[in-house]
Amino acid sequence: MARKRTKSGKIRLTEVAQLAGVSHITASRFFRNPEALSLDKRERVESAAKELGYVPNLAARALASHRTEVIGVLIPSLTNNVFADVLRGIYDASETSRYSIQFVNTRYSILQEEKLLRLFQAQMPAGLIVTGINQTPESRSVMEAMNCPIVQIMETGADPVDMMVGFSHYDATVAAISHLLAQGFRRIGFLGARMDPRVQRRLEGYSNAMKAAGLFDPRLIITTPVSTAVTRGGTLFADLLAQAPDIDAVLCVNDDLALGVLFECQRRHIAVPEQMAIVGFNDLEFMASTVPPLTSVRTNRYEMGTRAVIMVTEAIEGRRTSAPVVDLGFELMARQSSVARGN
Amino acid sequence: MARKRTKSGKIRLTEVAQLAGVSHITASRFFRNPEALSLDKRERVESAAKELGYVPNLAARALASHRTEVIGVLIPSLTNNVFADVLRGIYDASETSRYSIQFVNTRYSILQEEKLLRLFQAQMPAGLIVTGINQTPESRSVMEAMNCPIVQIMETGADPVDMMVGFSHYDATVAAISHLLAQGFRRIGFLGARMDPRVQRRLEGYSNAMKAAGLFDPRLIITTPVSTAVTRGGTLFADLLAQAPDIDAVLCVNDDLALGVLFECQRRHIAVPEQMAIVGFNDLEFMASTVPPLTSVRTNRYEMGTRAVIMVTEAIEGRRTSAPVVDLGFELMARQSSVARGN
DNA sequence: TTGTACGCGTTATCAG
DNA sequence: CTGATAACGCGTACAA
Repeated sequence: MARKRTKSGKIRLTEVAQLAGVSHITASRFFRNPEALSLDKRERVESAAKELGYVPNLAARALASHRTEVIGVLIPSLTNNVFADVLRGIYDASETSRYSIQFVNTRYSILQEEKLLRLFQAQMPAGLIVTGINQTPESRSVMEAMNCPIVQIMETGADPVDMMVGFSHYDATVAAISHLLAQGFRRIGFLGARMDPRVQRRLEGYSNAMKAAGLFDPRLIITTPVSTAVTRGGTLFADLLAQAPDIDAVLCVNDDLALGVLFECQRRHIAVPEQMAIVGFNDLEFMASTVPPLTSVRTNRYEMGTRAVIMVTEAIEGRRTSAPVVDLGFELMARQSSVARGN
Repeated sequence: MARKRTKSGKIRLTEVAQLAGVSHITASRFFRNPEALSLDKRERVESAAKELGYVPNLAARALASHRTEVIGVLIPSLTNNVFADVLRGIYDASETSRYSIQFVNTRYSILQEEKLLRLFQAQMPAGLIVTGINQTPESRSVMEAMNCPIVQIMETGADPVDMMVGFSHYDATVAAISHLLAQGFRRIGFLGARMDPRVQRRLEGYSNAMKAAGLFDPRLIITTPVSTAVTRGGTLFADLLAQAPDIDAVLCVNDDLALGVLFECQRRHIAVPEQMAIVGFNDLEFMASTVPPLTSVRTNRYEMGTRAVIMVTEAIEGRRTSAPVVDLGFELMARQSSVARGN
């Protein structure tokens, strides 16, 4: 009974090898390193595999080789457009590589992150991409124990677990405030939702920049831990106006909030930017098409994803070309919503 | 040398068992079915595992058991907010289950889908969630060969591979047109981008509804295969106006386009809804906060994701409670952007 | 309730 | 360039 089938009806390497008239190990080599085979056998194995519809068993492969071709990705949110862009970059970049992506959602919880990290540990991923730099000590030790390349994304900072690609949220926010100050605005409000670590750093940037200008006033700040949304931008802005009716500008920690503020201004017949300047953060696609166009800080989210994948994959293959910490920077996209008063 | 380590330095089940003073199979049972152990051994294994920091090897588990606890998910896009919501539902629902999600991006290509389906085949997923009903014949046979529960999402239709959860894009669009007609609009334009199968069905719904009303005119239709965006809404609307200057309403295949149309109207000082009614599709969060609020067709994207997960997981465990095809319906959210002329 | 024997499909190692 | 042999770590089936 040559070529007996496995219980599940699946074709194994052995069956392919038998049909090709080679040993199973030769067939195995064909899939990992075809060049190592003589042309003759290479063709025989190839056609045998095709004829039988052979599908390699990834579990067996992982068990025997102690590795997988999976890059684990931990990201805190799916709702947030920012992460959607990063993920898109990650998935796009992964397509030109041999690795596949295993993405999990930490829901902004570092405990959930820790749990998922352990789950990844059980899977022996080839590499890891994690969001931010605020992991628990336990998470850090799990990561260090995993001995695979790891890239932290979204931020830059000291003491990377391994590699990093991001930008300084602090600096980006300072740049936005400097812009508003340069345009002559003085009572600049701050609107923040979903106060994750990166948003916190933006708040710090805002606070310090305002203090440096001698303009800091806690009443100019409105934040909420709840998630962000366009509608929320309107309600938070209403709160801010109630608290500080004399504001002449508002910096929003993201573009959804900024859009909500714009609509709220339209509703209240507050002229933008004549009576109220608006600045967002991230520069989502729609910011350039609003009326008036909204100023924002462009962040390189998509590229962050692609770079992260490139960095891990290169590291997996033993050649680390870039510096361990890559700063992708940002760019202030000054638009009409923040032009100087009287212009 | 009791308790010898594996080469990779990882702790195995055997080590845990030795420390607990039981056989490895008892330790194995502890992880799969703790109730089957005596209390005594259960505790011994538990503490041994904790002490050693045991991490189960998923590959070995999958190889030995011929199954995994992974649900594969194929979705065409990450950029599209619609899918972000579906994915969120999927991930949220998966958290209360034992299964983890393996998501891949088909990029609106049924060939890519076919390839990814084969890749999943190699992984023996416990279940599958695929988008839409327009798979290639090859994809269908791969799916049928995988003998795991499969849910097609986003649409309803005849001939499910296994199960389905979605709604009728055709009916939803007909409802939107009926609404506009009821409000007295007659020259209703259609704006479509990224003409995927579901958008095509919306176009059919539009065309038939307009024909039924004796109002169909090909010049009222503008479509483009390129991807959707707020900015694109503005440019497509400009094209539509050039082609049919007398339109009094416009139906957009999604909310991003509708938002772009609204901004273009603001730019051109076209009063909404007095001179131009606008209706979107999906009812994203921001539709209620624009000025004026935009009418849209609410679709149950998040629930689609959660239901899909529930349906696969129940099927995996052998109890199929719901009908094989679930229609989640839709709801017309009539807002100010489409109120009758003169109201 | 617990344990024994064996197999899962592949790759690593080393010899030829 | 090719092949034999021995893992890889765990679960299944059955026996005790």
